[in-house]
Amino acid sequence: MAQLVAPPVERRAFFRDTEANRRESLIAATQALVAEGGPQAATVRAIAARAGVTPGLIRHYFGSKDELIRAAYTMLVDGMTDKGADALEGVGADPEERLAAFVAASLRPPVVDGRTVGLWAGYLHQVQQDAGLLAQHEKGYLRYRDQLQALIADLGRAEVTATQLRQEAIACNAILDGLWLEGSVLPHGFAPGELVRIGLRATGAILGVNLTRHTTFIPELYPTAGKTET
Amino acid sequence: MAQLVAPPVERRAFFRDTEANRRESLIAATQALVAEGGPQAATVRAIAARAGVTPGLIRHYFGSKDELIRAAYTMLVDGMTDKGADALEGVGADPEERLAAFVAASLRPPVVDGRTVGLWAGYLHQVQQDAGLLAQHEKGYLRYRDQLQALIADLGRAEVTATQLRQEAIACNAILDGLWLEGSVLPHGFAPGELVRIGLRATGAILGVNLTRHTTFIPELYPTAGKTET
DNA sequence: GCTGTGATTACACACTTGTATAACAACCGC
DNA sequence: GCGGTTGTTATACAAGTGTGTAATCACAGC
Repeated sequence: MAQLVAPPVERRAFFRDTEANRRESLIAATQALVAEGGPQAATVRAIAARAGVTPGLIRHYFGSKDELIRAAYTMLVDGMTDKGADALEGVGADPEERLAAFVAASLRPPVVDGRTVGLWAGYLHQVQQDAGLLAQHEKGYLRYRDQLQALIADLGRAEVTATQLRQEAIACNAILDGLWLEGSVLPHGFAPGELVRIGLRATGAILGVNLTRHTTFIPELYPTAGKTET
Repeated sequence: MAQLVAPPVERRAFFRDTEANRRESLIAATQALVAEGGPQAATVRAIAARAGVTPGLIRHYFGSKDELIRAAYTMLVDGMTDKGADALEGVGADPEERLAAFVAASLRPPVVDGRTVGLWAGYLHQVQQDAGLLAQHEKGYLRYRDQLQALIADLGRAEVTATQLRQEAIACNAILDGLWLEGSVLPHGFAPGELVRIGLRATGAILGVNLTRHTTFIPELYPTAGKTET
């Protein structure tokens, strides 16, 4: 039998990249897959393909797939809490206005987004079973709530006990979480800007202040005004 | 070589059960597994083992694994909305009291529970991608919110527009969802009964009524009173 | 220019997954 | 009693999973 010539198996182009870039792209690929199809979609092969590398690299940079998952979750938690602080960037010193900006930012894309809530839900089980991840989750949650509580405390209302302040922060945080959840899962269930309006009114009612005056943060109310400042 | 005698492979005990029982136990096993370890833990073999049958049965009663998953989700949605109505069982006719009972029931076990939220999160991706499941989710969500809205409307406050009523229902629902989420994931983060207290106070503030008087529904406040009626 | 050395790829392996199919056991009508 | 029907089990199979290991490539130091 004639000896068959081995077909020229095209080897993937070799490209050397920095460790930071590789880790980042692998984590990004993991996030995208978990957000879209849950943890079951984030296989080593799918992750590698999305990141443009071969599966071996994930074990080279992260000891195992679990470690990559854990790193990705850490990245997610850190990113979500940072968004709260980002919303206060460039906002004036008026306490009510700052609180309104914080609330509004939490009820708009990219926070309110089907992929984000999918990502969050995808990690939930791992969080519940891994003590380390649970600690990270709690830290992130408390940091976010503390930001909110600080804004509430700055309102300068009289006669507010520590317990009351804590409970108000928990309640307002719950409103944001609940609206975030529903708005993300059922995006077409609410009119544009409706979530922000409801959030401002509800938190205002709980705290006894009027936040609905600060509608500057509802871009949907100003469809033509694309620029806030230039 | 001496012929080895085949070891007596013990065949699983044959037990014939009703179709209803089989479907129910298979669904229950699916729920338990999804709640604990996510969809990835709900394999056909694990489900069958949990239900005390062999994997073949799942394909006999449900055409495929996906169909079982879908049936299980339907079961979950129906069960969750029913719990709201159950809470109003045996409560008096006072509108405020009925609303308070509804709120309290939503912020206590078995609704507030790590497994329940895990179950909910486990289905999220399938819900987002399957149009049929998404419709079921929306139906269940709206049914629950409508129950809440009806209770709010019954309060008999003056001058309430339809839009305002809708927004109040969304806001109150969001509070319940948010507290449910946080209380379920971080059970030790809140004192017993604290979620109920916060929920009653916050919804009351939004609606302009005082619900905190109706503390009958906080069993943690009556540690020794194990019986409600006999 | 040569030689390590480490990043990157390719391949192999044992295991699990969902599904298909055949064997088996109990109940039904007659 | 007895064959047929159907619920139930057992086994087989192809595809996909994470992981281990060897081969390859590019670059740095001398």
